[in-house]
Amino acid sequence: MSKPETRVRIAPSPTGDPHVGTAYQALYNYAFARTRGGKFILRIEDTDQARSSPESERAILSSLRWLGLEWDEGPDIGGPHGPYRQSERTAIYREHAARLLESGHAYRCYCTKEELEQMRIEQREKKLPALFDEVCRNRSLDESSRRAEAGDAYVIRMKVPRDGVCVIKDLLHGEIRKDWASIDDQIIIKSDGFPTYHLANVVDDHLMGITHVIRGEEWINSVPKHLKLYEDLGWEAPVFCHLPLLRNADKNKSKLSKRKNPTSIEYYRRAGFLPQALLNFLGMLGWSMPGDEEKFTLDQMLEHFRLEDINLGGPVFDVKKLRWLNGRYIREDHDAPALREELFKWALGPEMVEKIIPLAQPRLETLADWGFLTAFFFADAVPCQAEELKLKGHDAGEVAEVFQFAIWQLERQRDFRSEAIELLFKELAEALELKVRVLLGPFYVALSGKAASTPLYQSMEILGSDMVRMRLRRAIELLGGLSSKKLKALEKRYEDLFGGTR
RNA sequence: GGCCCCAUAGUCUAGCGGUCAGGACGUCGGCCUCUCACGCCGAAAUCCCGGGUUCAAUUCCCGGUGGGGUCACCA
Repeated sequence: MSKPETRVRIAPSPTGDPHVGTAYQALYNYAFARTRGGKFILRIEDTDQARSSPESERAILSSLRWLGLEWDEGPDIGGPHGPYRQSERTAIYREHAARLLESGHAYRCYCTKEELEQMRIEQREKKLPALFDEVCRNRSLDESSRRAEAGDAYVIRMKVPRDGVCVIKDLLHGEIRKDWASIDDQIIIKSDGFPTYHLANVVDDHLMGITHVIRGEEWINSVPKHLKLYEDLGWEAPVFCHLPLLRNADKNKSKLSKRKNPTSIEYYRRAGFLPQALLNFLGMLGWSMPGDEEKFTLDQMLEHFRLEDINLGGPVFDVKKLRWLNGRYIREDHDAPALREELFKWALGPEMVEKIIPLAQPRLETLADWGFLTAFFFADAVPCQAEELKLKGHDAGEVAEVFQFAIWQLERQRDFRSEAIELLFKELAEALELKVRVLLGPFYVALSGKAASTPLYQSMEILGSDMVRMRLRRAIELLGGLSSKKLKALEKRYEDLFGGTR
């Protein structure tokens, strides 16, 4: 009997910028599949209706493709196990949830958020580990169905064993034991009818024939739930393998986060990093090429890659070393024509220059003025004096807060055309009770390094969302940064001013 | 805080019972040179701590400490 084909997947959630952590997981999944002659599948986990967006999905696909990680099946190219977008598979999940309901492995829960909150507080006081609602859990299916028909809102929860130990087998970690009592009756279908990650993930992995689940360590604690779901559905579970999480370069090496490090692949692209270099760099975090050479191509990596060789310590994403590696690619792998081509692809091409010309022209007295006027479009960090980041009547800390508001606004701004940005700043000015022209002052400095520059909104459009936010974040740091305490208060104020969740 | 995972220089790593603990980034010094960068040479810097096991532990086991993750109608 031949072994079944190896099938792995990367399953990003399109809720924001394409994250380097996603690329990291993708690389190792890809390498594992390729070294075993298997398939690498891309699946979009967009079951969070509120946060998912098509723009984010597009950005993720384009970023992964830019890196050279081609998938064999995915939402854009299809495949034999489609659709590959979870929002298009809701009927499948509902059907499986119904099966679990009927077999008694799941139940409808009619508790409100407030009731659960109250229950949680009491349980914490009593030092009970997990959250269970006995009433809902023990209600008969008949009665629960009657209430559902009467129109009562509910979610569906899985029934998790109350005692015993769950043994997780992990390819890298070996056996991990976890008490069932520490695991709660996870919601598998939300009140909007959409599944949560846990259900959708298990159903899809099974239906798509996934043999190995290679993903971030953050998932280890929920493996028991997944194992139970496989069992209840009568399926064989795939092999699990949890990889370390990328870390910030801060004191504690916390999980890589955009507050402390650029995390968007788009940022690295815009900042002039080459895809080969970024991929190579990710490949040397956690894994190392035999021998002394640290520069290697994807193909070279494939020749030596073994999943078992991955180092379990969470690696710090050290941009300094990435810069060094990138420099080697520029110097060693490009002759002048090739480098010219890279530069054109990056920002010196006609497309970019044509966008800048109308902004620059009114401000040019000589052609040579072009250089200093437009330099900031072709840069990563911009030289910027803290003293220049001034806002009339506000101190440095307050300017930093304004920048932070703008970052949050821009984060949820999917349409990054200048008109949309203009609207956004008008809103911001109004909320802060400032004149727009006054508000904009420090933004010119943060983004271009100078108080006088090309028009802000259009310049921002050209710089792109990721670069703009990065420069604003740098400006905040320059102003002394925002403490997490301050940030928390700020967040609250932001919600009061602009409403909604970020 | 409960539970889970992890632990070689500041950082990424090699090592898989006996090594002067190897390489790379970064740092410092020197050479090259019209400057800088590149390149080259060199230096400082590491096995978290404490118990075992063993003739011998960085390596195996246990405990501690430290760090991370997770405890959502987010993934």
